Amino acid sequence: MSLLALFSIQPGATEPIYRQLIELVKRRVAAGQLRAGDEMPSVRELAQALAVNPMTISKAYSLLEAEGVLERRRGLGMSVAEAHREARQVDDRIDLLRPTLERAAQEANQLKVPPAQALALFKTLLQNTKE
Amino acid sequence: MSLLALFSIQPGATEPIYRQLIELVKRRVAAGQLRAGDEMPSVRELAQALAVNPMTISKAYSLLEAEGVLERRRGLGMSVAEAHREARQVDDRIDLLRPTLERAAQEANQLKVPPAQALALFKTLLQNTKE
Amino acid sequence: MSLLALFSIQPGATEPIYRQLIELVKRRVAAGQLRAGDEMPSVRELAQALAVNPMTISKAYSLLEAEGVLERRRGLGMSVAEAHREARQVDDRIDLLRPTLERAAQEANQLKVPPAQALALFKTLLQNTKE
Amino acid sequence: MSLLALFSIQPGATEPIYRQLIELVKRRVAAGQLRAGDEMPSVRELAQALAVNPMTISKAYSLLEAEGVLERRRGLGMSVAEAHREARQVDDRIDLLRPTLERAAQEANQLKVPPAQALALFKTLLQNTKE
DNA sequence: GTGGTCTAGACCACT
DNA sequence: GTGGTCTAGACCACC
Repeated sequence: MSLLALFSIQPGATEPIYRQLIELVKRRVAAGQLRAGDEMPSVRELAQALAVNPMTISKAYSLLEAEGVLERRRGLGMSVAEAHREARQVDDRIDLLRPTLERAAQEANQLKVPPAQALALFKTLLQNTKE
Repeated sequence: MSLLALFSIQPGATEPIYRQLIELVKRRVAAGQLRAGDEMPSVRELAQALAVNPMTISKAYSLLEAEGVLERRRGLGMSVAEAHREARQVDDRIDLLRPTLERAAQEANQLKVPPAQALALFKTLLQNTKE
Repeated sequence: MSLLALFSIQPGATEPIYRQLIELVKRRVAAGQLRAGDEMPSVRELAQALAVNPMTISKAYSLLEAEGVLERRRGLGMSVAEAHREARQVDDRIDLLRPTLERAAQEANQLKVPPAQALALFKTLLQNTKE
Repeated sequence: MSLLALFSIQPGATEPIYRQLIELVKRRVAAGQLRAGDEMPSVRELAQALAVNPMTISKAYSLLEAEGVLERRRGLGMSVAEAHREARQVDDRIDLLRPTLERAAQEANQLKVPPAQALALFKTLLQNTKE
């Protein structure tokens, strides 16, 4: 299975493409699907695969580099940073999940959806949602 | 408790203020805290309460009118549209909650957070999150 | 048939109510359904019949007076002005119709609707449209 | 002939500029002068051509996007929506013409202008009115 | 009093 | 380069 299969974006979403990509890479690293030292696809290659402007990929890579998630190896492209803890503990991964769940909890309360029903829906979605 | 207490925004969030307000009004209507015929706070009043420019409120109101959530009564102000009279059933409210939960489910799966732990966190957040 | 039956407005239209009323009165006068000396309904009466604010009626009456269409008779209410030619000639009435038809012609041309079809539709509407 | 020539407004009209522009764009799309995928002039370019504030153009574009007539391509500009690909049939274009003709028919009847004369005037105007 | 429109200008986000 | 957001303020239209 190609490395490229790890990356996908939703072109129509309101969230900017470069930001979708940043968050996705962080999750792939946190989940261990991208490991320290792994080479990232080249900007040109990923841009073609996702059908977006290469500058958009480049922007995401640069910001990931600034955050210490990726490393730039001169002449060789980008790779997952060695400095990053290799396999994150589950608690760290949960921290990445928390913001979205906090938002969901607030919306559920505002909508006066009973917690039991919100939990039931979430349980179903967890089983049926593709990666 | 004043009507104004139903509306609050997060000035620093990335989501634009007018859009935060639109989504919040929809949830207040869906939850029955705003009912058909209820008068909305005036543009100027709400602008002052939220400490934003009146045009920002006006933009939100206009878009809510275009969506059929609010009605403009010329010279009098905005009110909740009669077309939304039907008290929303819980299933309709759940539909409004679904998109955020779908996103949370996808993120949880990508992060390989075990469903049981994701559910446990969501349960805790539902209890502790203020409206 | 009551005099009030000559007046009706569309509360939901984008055109302001007072302006709808002004144009309607002018057409009623031009068509001879309101004649010089005829008494107009009182502000209060017409406001109740149309379910609008009395100030809206008052504004329309004042503007019609300023244009010389109506006359204010102290203590007696408003009446159709004597100065106005009693039964307008058809050419005068056509002049009142012209602006709307000019707009329709421009729209038809921009939409590239063949003149024959535009005329056919207009012919049908002339037969089926109630006063 | 420049794309800009398709757009013109009447600065003095009572109808707001942004609304004039919205209706005009819809007619240009319906008539096939703007086709799916066509790029719209940039906000700044059109604002300068029409001598209005860029925000006025932006407002029109946003509302046209909300109606599904235009699509926003992030960072690139606005284009005519693909969803409107189907070349409009003449019947669809006639539907856009109908409201103005209905109003004209009602006014003609209220003015007691004989249908033959109203039709004759409309016929003349159709020939002499510029796009 | 109400909301609507438009302007001028700053700043941001995206590609 | 593109459009989006927000502000400050003027002026208008409606009821």
